[in-house]
Amino acid sequence: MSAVERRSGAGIQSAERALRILELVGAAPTGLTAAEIAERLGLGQSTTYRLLATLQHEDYLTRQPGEHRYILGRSVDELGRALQVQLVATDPVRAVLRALHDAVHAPAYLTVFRGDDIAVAHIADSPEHPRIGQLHVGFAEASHTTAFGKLMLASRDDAAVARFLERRGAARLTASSVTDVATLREQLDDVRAQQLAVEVEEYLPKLACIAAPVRSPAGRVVGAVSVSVSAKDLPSRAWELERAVRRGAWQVSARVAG
Amino acid sequence: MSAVERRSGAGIQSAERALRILELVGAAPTGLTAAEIAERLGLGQSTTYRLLATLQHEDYLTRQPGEHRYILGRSVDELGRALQVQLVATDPVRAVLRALHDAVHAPAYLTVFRGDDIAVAHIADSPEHPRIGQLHVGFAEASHTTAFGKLMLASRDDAAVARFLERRGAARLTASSVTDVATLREQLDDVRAQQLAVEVEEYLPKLACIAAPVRSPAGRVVGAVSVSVSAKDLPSRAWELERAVRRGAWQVSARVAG
DNA sequence: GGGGCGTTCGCACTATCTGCGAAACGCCAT
DNA sequence: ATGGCGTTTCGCAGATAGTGCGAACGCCCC
Repeated sequence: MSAVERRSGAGIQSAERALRILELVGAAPTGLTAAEIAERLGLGQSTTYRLLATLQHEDYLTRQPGEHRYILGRSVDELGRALQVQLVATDPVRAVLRALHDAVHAPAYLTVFRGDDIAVAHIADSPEHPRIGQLHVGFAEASHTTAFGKLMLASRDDAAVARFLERRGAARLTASSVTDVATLREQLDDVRAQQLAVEVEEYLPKLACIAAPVRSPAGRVVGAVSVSVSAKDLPSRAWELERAVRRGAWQVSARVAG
Repeated sequence: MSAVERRSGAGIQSAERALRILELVGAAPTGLTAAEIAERLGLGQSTTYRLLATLQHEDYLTRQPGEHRYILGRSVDELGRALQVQLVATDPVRAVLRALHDAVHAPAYLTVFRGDDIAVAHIADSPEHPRIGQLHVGFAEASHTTAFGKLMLASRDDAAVARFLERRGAARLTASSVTDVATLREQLDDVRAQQLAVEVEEYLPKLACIAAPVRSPAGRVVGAVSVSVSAKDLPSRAWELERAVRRGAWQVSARVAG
């Protein structure tokens, strides 16, 4: 009996399947038909149609009139926006970022831990000094290549860092990206020493970034304040930028009390 | 028997419950504890914990270390972004919007049908002429108050419009918003006559918007091209803007072959 | 050392979900 | 009209997967 290994381990099967359908449909630029979904998930058609009906009923999936393929629906958008709302910073904190942006004439970022991940909570930029293209409010990617990512990783111990890299990988984004774990560890150690992280062209060519820690009253690193500038400007402005992000991070720390 | 009315009708119960949990957590700015979720959904704790474990395992939910409340996780962000990707327009279409923006010095929008809903697929704006604040790429809201919404609703018959309003409501956003169904019907009829929709301060105070239809080769209205300007500029620029959006819509129509 | 949560575990029950097959539907081309 | 093909719905019987309850466990705070 039960020669077949018990499934994944945790979950409510139907819930997992529903989520998997959403992911599948999301990954298909033009959506998928019921048959395609059934096949890729190895489900019977009856089951598939019932799941699809549920997801459609709840507005997580829709179809174009006349079309047979399912696409992501309104509820997905609403959930995504709800996440953004959960991330927004308070007014005083936003004001700090704004002031930092004005002071150094560069886009300023606030990042925070969210679960075991790192998320961008706020960006203060302007038409003259726009945010880095790929960067958005939401979960951060490639944290091993960003200044705020390094800074926040440095606040966790080696085991936690290892787990993080295992989950998220360490992709090479540019020629300078550090993908070697040993090298990254050394960098993190230096970050711990300086309480500051600097990154040059590791995330995007021609860009550099500098980050300082936001701390809870208890002293735990709970986030980072960072700014990005063009890589060629960094050498001449390093000292000034360091002062500015340290000050910004300190001010944010003072305003996140509870 | 079965004195209790059969549940909602369609769905896979567990899938529905999982989605409901996500919505609940999304609606709570600081997340919810397991107990709160169990109570609000009327579920046993065992069931609740199992569902939560599943959602957490799939990264739809997370918790801050040490915290007991669940918050939305990374997968939600990824799904939301997948939706945006599904919406992006092709290069030639984006170029049309860009040209329209440059020609009239105002933000230009492309909206499309998505299922039974209306979605904003692309926005061409600039620092000098920024998009309307509330408007984002994703599903549109309050389509009874926007020019593109009116235009696209006008392409559907009375029954479809009625269904739409029943689902989405007809909220009053400003003093000028049309919330009366009869009045809206008249407006839509005029839109059908003109093949053009205009809206003044119905969606946001001090703003006006003008929209023209994008058609499939078969002639069906599949979307809208629109621009927004300050309400006080509209009278003097109406003629020019009408020409521009009609031209833009026509050009988009020619580039969406299919 | 004693509450008060929050979380996990075990178990027995059955409602819920599943798969299969067949039938209804809609569409297209012949 | 007619026949075929792909899609979608329906019914049914079986049993898996999901459920609730109760209790045990672990933890923090009082």
